[in-house]
Amino acid sequence: MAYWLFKSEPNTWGWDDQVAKGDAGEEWDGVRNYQARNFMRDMKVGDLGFFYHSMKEKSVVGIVEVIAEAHQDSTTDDDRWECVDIKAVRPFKTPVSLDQIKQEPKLEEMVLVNNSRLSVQPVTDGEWQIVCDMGDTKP
DNA sequence: GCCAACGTTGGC
DNA sequence: GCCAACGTTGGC
Repeated sequence: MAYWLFKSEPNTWGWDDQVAKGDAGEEWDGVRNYQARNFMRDMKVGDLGFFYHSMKEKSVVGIVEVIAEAHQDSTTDDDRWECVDIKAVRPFKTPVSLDQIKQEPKLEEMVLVNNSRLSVQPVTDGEWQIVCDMGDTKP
């Protein structure tokens, strides 16, 4: 079981949009970056991920679950691009901001801190626990 | 709104 | 295959 982080600009696709899809979930399409795609290929059904709002909010706002493994991205015919399907599991009681993450020494290795532009990232077990704690949310 | 960082593209 | 140019992203 692995942990991930999905980043989105709330104006384009936000947590509320994800929640609105319910258990049916939605494909995480539109990724046009090889690193991000490769991480999605590694995902298994049941893996969990953080849902992060970029730009103005810059906060982890909820937890999502992978419900389908990588498949062709339906928004393009280019077979280089694949994506997984995810569904919203539960929101964070308290969103965890990028500032808070940067202030926590144990999280200084997070990809979010070091490579902020990568839109799909791996999260370690330790990081998962810490961020869930900070958000007052069970892992 | 600006700008730095990064990834991708395309000419050579 | 290299590298300059360009476009996009996202923090500030």
